[in-house]
Amino acid sequence: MYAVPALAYTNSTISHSDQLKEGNFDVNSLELNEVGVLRVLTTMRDDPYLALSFLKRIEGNGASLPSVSAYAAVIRIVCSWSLDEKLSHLFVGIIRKGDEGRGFSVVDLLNAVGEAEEDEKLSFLLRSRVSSALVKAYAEVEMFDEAIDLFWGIEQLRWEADVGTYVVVVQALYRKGDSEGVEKFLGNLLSSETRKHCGFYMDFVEGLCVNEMSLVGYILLRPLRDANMLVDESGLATAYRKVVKGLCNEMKLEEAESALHDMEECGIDPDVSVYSAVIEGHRKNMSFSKALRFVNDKVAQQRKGIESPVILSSILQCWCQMGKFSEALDQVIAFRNLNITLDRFCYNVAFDALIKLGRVDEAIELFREMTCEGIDPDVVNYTTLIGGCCQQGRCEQAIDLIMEMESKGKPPDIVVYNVLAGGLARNAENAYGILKLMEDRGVKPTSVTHSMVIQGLIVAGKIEEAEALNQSLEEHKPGGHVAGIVKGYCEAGRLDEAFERFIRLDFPLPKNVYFTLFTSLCAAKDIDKAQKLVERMWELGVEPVKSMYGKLIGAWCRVSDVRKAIRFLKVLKGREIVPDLFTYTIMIKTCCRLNKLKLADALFRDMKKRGIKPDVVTYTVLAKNNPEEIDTDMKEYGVKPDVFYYTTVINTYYRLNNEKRAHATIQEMTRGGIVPDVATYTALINSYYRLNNGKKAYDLFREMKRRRVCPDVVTYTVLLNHDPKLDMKREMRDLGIKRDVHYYTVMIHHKCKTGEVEEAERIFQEMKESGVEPDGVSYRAIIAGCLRNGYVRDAKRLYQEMREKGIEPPPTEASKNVVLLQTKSNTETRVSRTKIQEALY
DNA sequence: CTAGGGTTAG
Repeated sequence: MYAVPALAYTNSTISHSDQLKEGNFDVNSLELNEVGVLRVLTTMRDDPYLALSFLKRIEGNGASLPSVSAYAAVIRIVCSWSLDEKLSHLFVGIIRKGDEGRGFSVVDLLNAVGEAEEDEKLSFLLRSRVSSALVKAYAEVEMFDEAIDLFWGIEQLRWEADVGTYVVVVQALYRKGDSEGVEKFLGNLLSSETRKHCGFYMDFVEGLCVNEMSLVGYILLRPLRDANMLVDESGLATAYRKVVKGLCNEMKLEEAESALHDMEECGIDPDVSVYSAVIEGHRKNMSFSKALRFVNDKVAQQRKGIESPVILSSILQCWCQMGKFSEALDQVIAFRNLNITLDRFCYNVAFDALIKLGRVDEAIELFREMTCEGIDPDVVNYTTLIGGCCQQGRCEQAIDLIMEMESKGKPPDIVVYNVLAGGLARNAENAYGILKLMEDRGVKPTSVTHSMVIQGLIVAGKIEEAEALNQSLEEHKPGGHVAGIVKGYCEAGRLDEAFERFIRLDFPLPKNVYFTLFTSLCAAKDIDKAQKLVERMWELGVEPVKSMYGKLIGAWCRVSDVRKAIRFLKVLKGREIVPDLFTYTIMIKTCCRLNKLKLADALFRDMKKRGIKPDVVTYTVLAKNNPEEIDTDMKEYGVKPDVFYYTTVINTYYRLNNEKRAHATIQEMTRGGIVPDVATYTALINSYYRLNNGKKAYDLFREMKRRRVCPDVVTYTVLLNHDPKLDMKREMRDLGIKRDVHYYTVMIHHKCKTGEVEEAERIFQEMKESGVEPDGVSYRAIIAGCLRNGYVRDAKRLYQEMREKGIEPPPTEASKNVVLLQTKSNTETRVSRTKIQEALY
């Protein structure tokens, strides 16, 4: 017997609810048995919401559960109204109860639903729809096996599932990592017996793409195309575009480019949005050169659409993000010369580039030109310029521009005002005038405005003023704008003060403040404080951004303090925080670098134990020690080697004088279709030189050029090191290859060896003048050269210079033995060994 | 919030 309490029925407009309220059935006082329930449900045939609500009431009652027939009745009602989502939702509830909780099995329920319909056609539809909903429900509660099994059952019974169900099932297989299952599924979908119509496949591909399975979509495209199942060109084109864009969204850029290539081969023109997706994908990945190379390739192929302003602004952004502002501007000029129309987005990037180069006037000039070309500047264009003027200390121009906005009937918005107010403050100009102006114009300053002004004041060094403003605001909002103060100190490079201000606080700040301070501390190598910051965040109950843990450990590793890194790792363990792949890899790399091989191995085992799968990068780091063992392990783990990995392994074998294995590895790499790149060739060239086979080395150098592998500065360093007679100067200049510290050091070393110390010193000077910072090794080279040849005074001067810069030469075997001291003394002054020792160390 | 890998100099 059911005792049904009042129906809380609110959101229906259907007449049954009124009937109910008016007392045709007074459920309050009615005690219903199963037959009663079914009878009531029968009357609710036209009101699925009411039926659902009624069922819920019975479920909630708890005295006795609804019967299988009651569920079946409700399901039939909901189904007949095509409320597929409601149906799935209902099933989710049913599944979650479990067999015991509900007193019948799901199969019982399905049978009960199906049996009630006598009409064969209707029964078929009903069963199809219900099973589809159930599959989706299983997938939603992550009971993938059940979802998949049921689906195959449906297929066997020839019931028809909708597209959504197909998508859900692939997703289930995909998430289980069952690639065979996916394959079988797709095969089945394409087989002639179960072939679907074109619209189905289109919807299916789209469903895959929006559910982050574009790769599956891609795999499906070829057979669909070959079997001509997407009817016409336009269907295929649409499907291809969706797949490429989907792959870009999922950051699978290689696959996206490959799919793009396929579609072009089929003679389908990708549209601008497709190109744009690829380029933006690369840009988001910070692969700027890939983005630009892609554009160049397409331009070379004379692809249409690539000159659209949307693409152009991406290109410009790439240059700017690489810090190459002049190149961005060159690009703008090139576009304009080609009469390519730019839009206000492109211009905006150009303004930004000019400003970053300090060329504010030209930015404003370009802005005028843009206006003359009929492009109406928007508020973002103005914001860029106004912010830029402030950034370069040109406050009057910033104010002029905001006035111009007003006079042109483009009222500045809160963002522009904020940028201006903050900008004025950081230039020690009066920002309060702007706050007043804002009030007058009816734009109310917000806490962002105040924070920006406070931050600006701190940057300008007006600490007291900033504190006073903060105080006055604190009355309204406790804690006020310390965020601005801390960020201001960070920006001003006054990290100690930033840290002091932060550590006193007993309330949390917005996360971006922590992040700014944390990043600044790490960059300044004040890692102890960075760690304290993380610990303070924990104390305040603020969850640090996940990447902060890895960054902190990375920072410890960079200064070679493995002990502190390990200690922090233990703290993380105590908090049950599992370090990620990056963190483990950087730790292992550092241990290998410091020759703590046991520790490296322990970390490697620990990561595997804790469920972090090593990838090819991890194996590359480890391969430097025992390539043989690592290679086996890697292959057992199913990790595929790449060029980086092979280069390391080959080089390691050569270093260990194991030519046989080195050659075997080269062969394996070639067989695997992995093409050697500059680094691989350079390593090989170096190895041959070391084996005293200069001819083979040089042959390889020519081979790499023939194969269009462009040598880089490292390659030339190797050549110079082993064969100083070769004059590669011109070749390097033609290729635009700049010398770096390594290259200069080799030059210096060579000159020292031949006794041309003055020439060596000149080169050292030239290096500094060309903006290449000498490091410990280069200082040691020049100092040793001076000493060996008797230029003691120069040696001392250089030594002092090095120490003043806080540079220390890294330890080497040679430094331990102080080989230099054994060389003969000088002609200029007689110096004792101790003095030389003093001078050097 | 852009964190991890290969080749070179002592």
